[in-house]
Amino acid sequence: MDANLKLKNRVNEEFTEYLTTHKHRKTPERFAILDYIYSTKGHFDIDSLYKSMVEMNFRVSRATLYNTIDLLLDCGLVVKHQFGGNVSTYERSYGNENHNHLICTSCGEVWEMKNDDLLTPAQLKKIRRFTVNYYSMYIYGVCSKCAHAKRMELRRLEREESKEKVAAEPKKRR
Amino acid sequence: MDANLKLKNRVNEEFTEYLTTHKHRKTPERFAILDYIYSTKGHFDIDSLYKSMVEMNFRVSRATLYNTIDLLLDCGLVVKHQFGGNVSTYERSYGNENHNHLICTSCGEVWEMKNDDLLTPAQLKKIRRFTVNYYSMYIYGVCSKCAHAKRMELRRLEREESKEKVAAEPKKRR
DNA sequence: ATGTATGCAAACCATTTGCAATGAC
DNA sequence: GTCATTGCAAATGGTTTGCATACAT
Repeated sequence: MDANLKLKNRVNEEFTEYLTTHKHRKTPERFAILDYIYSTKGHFDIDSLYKSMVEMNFRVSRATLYNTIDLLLDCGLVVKHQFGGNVSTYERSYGNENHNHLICTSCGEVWEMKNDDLLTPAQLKKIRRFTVNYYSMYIYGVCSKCAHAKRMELRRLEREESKEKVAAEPKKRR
Repeated sequence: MDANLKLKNRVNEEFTEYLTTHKHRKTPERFAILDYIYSTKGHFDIDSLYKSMVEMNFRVSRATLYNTIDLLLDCGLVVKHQFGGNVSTYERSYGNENHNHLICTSCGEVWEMKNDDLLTPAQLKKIRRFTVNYYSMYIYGVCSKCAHAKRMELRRLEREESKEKVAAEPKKRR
């Protein structure tokens, strides 16, 4: 993964610069966390990040993870999502195209869908009093699996109802 | 507000139908909550809804609010947002156009921005294995107020740095 | 009459906070 | 040496859960 190494170097530099200008210390923890985040694509939450780092024998506390993530959010190297449920999920954002999220409101699953040209640069510039870092489209709906489960449930309810009717008015039926 | 009354009737009917087909009971609490939600536009969270209902002398428990909101989410009369922070915010969705959210990652404030034609119906149909109920664009960035605050902070840091340099190398300056 | 829905209080759990110890500067 | 940062453990607070009571069916 030569490309990924290059990417890591870039974000490392960016983070270093950010820490310097903001007078924050360059601790090994901070760079290790950045490295872990940019070792995977896709979404992660604090708990999974914590566990995977511990598993790889890097000791960090959750508190430090939260602190560092805050810095990474502030300098735009990570974005935060809250799709539902109570867990925040995060995603590295450097070198990631904007994309859409399909969120099933029934099971909470999230899918990604590429779509480069939702907003043109011209449209983004038109937004006044606001500096855009990142955008993504959240599309709420029901996935095919849950839709199927719901149909089954509805059918079950209907079946029960007709049974009740039969039981309630048996005389009419003869 | 004649139009609003009409809207309320519509959503009332929809909710009634939903409750009936799903064999849920039509309790006064549920309809009162729906009514409160459709009495205001814009975002709300459970706590503010709770307080406003109590203030208007309608006693509900938070538990019931959460339960009812779940039903309303399920039947698509309400959508849930999590912009950051730990509070879920909700929004009535019937008769609401899809719109964009500008989210300041610094102060957490959210603005709305109308944009009717982000996705065409044709584009939405192209999404396979997924039934779209609602979508909205989340645009993350920094609002002008926070941007200003950040600039000030950076300037302060720079000032301090130059002071330190002067203090550290006074001989060079003479 | 039956069992779902409510209200209350306790439990839960992701996130935040306080503080002593560490280590970047 | 100084003070920001870390790690731990306790606190916080939005949300969920358990259970006795109320009430829609």
